[in-house]
Amino acid sequence: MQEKETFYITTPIYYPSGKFHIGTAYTTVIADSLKRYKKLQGYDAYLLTGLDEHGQKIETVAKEHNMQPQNYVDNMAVEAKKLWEKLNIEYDDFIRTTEDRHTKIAQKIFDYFMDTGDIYKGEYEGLYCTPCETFFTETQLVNGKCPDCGRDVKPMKEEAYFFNMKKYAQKLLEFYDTHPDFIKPEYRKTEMINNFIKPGLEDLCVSRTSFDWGIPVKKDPKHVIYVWLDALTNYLTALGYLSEDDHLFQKYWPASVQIVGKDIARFHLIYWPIFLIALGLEIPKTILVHNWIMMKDGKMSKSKGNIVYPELLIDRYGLDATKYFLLKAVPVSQDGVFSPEEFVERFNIDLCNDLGNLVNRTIGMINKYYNGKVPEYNGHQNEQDEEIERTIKKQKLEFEDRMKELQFSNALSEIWGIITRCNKYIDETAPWILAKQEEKEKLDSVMYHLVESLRFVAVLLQPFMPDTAKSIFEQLGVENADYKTWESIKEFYKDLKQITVTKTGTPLFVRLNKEEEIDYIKTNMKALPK
RNA sequence: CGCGGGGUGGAGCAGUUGGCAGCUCGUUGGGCUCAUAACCCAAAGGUCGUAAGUUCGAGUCUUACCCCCGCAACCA
Repeated sequence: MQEKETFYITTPIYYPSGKFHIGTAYTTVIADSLKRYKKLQGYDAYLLTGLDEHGQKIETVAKEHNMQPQNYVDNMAVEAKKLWEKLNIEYDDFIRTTEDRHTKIAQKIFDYFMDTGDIYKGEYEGLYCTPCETFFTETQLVNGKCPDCGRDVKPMKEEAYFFNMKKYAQKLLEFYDTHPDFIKPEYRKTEMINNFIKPGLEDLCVSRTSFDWGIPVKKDPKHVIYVWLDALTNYLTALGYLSEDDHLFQKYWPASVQIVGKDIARFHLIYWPIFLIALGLEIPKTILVHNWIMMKDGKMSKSKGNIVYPELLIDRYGLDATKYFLLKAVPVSQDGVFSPEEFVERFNIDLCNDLGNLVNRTIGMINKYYNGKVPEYNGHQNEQDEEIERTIKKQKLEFEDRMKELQFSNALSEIWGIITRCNKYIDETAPWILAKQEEKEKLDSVMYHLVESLRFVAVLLQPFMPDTAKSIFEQLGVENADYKTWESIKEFYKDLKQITVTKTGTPLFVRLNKEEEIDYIKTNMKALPK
């Protein structure tokens, strides 16, 4: 069998210090959509997600719950998996940084860097809050006091290991220069260079002695490995890098697309490639930095009570509608805004009126005029037939371009370009008149073109809204798996003559009462789960 | 102070290499009846943040300035 080209996608490993909100879901949804898309195109796509389970904050939160850190993160891992199941995320592996397969290798990597001299011992200086046992930077302080307890902080030093970033700054810049696709969107690169690299890269602190919840440094166990060297290496350890069985690593590395939020851009765009250079490994092809879902009144935050949890939307409006909104409303390179008004509007207009209604009216007509049997293709009967075919070909190409740029929102718009065109096509050709005047050939053509167009739509929709796509196929009577493939939309004309549509169309989405639903979402956003 | 992003008809946004200013929603008027009070057409509405410059021609390039958002180093 021919080896498929591989495509390794990662999400960040999320930090489980609280309930996962819609932003986390967003990242994972775009990762999942990308995976399904590449799979549809015939790639061997592999999706990794997981949790970053170490650090002081986890230690603290666990204590608040009267739990051991390990028990706490065990619970959170169950929660995360539940949520991904609910979102129907097709992940291939779920890594937790407390797993042996990770800790052992992270230690090995740390040791290796000690041997090569990239890691050296120094002193970490910071502002320390004794009761909280935490270091802060000046910018983290609130009015010069500890942001957690509000008490005074004092400058303190502790022994720590550092990674020699300076040494690699030049190599990193060269890499940026020679790999224009590494950072998307491009302005993030400029940001990194101007803000961090040009002023002089500082060495990164990679160990701590002030808390215990972490991976011990093997050669110096009073230290635990601090954050990024622990967290970033998950992308390697999950594939079995440096373990007895590294066949996945051999197969999938380097990653094709790593998806991260803008909050952790710096770590993935600077430290991560430097670690890889230092390890002598290949650097991922692309790191996609997406922006945030904002609320009308700014960032989501617990104190504002404006956090939206994905369950709220999924339970009431369905998975596909929720995913549609996420993919559509946040344009990746800019912050998107969530508002109940917009959610309901998109639902009613895009999903019910444009798409759902189109499927419904098409099926209605095939039943009415043909007893459900899709007529055979009989060439172009008029200008509109040619026009609609041109549109579909064009939209599909645009769609591919948008996907290449990882612009999910725009990619969906291209699919909707077909849907809109179909609605217009019906009005232009007025099948009810053709039926009355018994212009059978023309009517045959219109119905054929509609069904075939909808088949295109369903194929393209599969990576993003699999359930909806499935329902469209079912209602159209498309059963043959060959009619659902990427291959099958290379050409417009599939022979549809054996196909019978369903007797009565089932609405894909039922229109919402705008006021009621806006109210519902608002109310339930405030009623925060603990 | 610095850096990045944004400033386009009522709202939300597209505008790649400079060439009559577009899309979605909303508003107004009309059409249609296959369909989920859905769909289609038309109209109104913009001095494209401000000022100057380059050009035959700039939303698109240059310069200065104004406003909003973010970043500013170890915070997942």
